[in-house]
Amino acid sequence: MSSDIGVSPYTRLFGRYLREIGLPVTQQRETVADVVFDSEGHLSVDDIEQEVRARGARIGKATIYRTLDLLVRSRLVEEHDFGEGFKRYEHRLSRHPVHEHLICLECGSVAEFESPEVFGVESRVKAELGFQPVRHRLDIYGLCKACQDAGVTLTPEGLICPIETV
Amino acid sequence: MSSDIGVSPYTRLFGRYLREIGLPVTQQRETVADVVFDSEGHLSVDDIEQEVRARGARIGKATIYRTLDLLVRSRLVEEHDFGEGFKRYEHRLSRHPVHEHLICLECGSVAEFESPEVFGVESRVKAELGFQPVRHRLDIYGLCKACQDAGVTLTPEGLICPIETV
DNA sequence: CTCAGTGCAAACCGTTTGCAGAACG
DNA sequence: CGTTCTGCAAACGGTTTGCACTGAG
Repeated sequence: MSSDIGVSPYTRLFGRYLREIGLPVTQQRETVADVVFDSEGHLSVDDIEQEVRARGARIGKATIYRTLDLLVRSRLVEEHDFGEGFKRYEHRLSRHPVHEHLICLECGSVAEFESPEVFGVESRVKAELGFQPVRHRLDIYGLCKACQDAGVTLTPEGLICPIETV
Repeated sequence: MSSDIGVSPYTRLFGRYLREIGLPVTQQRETVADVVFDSEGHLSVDDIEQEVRARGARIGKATIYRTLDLLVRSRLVEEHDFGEGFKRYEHRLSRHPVHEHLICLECGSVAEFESPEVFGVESRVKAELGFQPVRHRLDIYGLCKACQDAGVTLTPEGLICPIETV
């Protein structure tokens, strides 16, 4: 069926993409898309499954994975791996479609920022190294403001100055 | 036993680290370390296991994983995830201990380059956002020179201009 | 009716862990 | 000699896949 009533404009965009490539626009696909587009965060599959449930739907994990794959292929959604052992998903339709990430090593929070500098880096590697950039990822790991204010300090592990061979 | 004969200077540095934290310097640990330090590439665990075999040793995967964990903790080795479904390891004792990566979407090759610009970005997020950077990762995905010369072009998939709601 | 989508459960695969036996110090 | 490591194999956990069933047109 898919009444399209209540689905976000972004989800309609996704529906357009599906029709474009000849795939059915199903209720499950619209629900998953809605959940992703309604959130401004970086969602894990579990987050998505939970929110789907909260909305009264019951969609299998396999379908969620398959739908996320379609969303990523449509380029409406980006897949991230912050080294947690699972992926996170974020739609690209916010005010800042291309942005970088600040990941707190203490609390795991993820903040976003824009870095025009990186585009300079991209044109430099193209000019100097002949590498043709398509997309990039800049993740900065460290301590967020809140954790610093809470007095957290990171204990440096490992060799202090590894760059010297005795 | 561990004769230390033939082990690279970097491996001796690793041995020093192990003793520092009160852990035994075993033959297996030295062999794994040697393999990693002898390579300038980005090695998968399979790569390492294969090279260990090629050197006539037979070390279980579990031990390789456990040793890599120690190497990473010592900060002599860095762990990377280029989205291939497994990790890669690279020692930090080359001429350019901190560098970024260019990953070819066609052939999967990984090249390195230095980006002083990123340090400017780090101090900017610190000054403007109060985020205290510890380390970063800048990966640029695209087409390497060789693949471009071979005539490869990436077929853009998905919606051309997703940033507009119908 | 037909065909793709869905859900379940099993498979997958890189990585981790438990444990008996071997090695280090 | 006690402690830690090693190797094997089983466990783990996120993700993918096979397949019978359901639903849309």
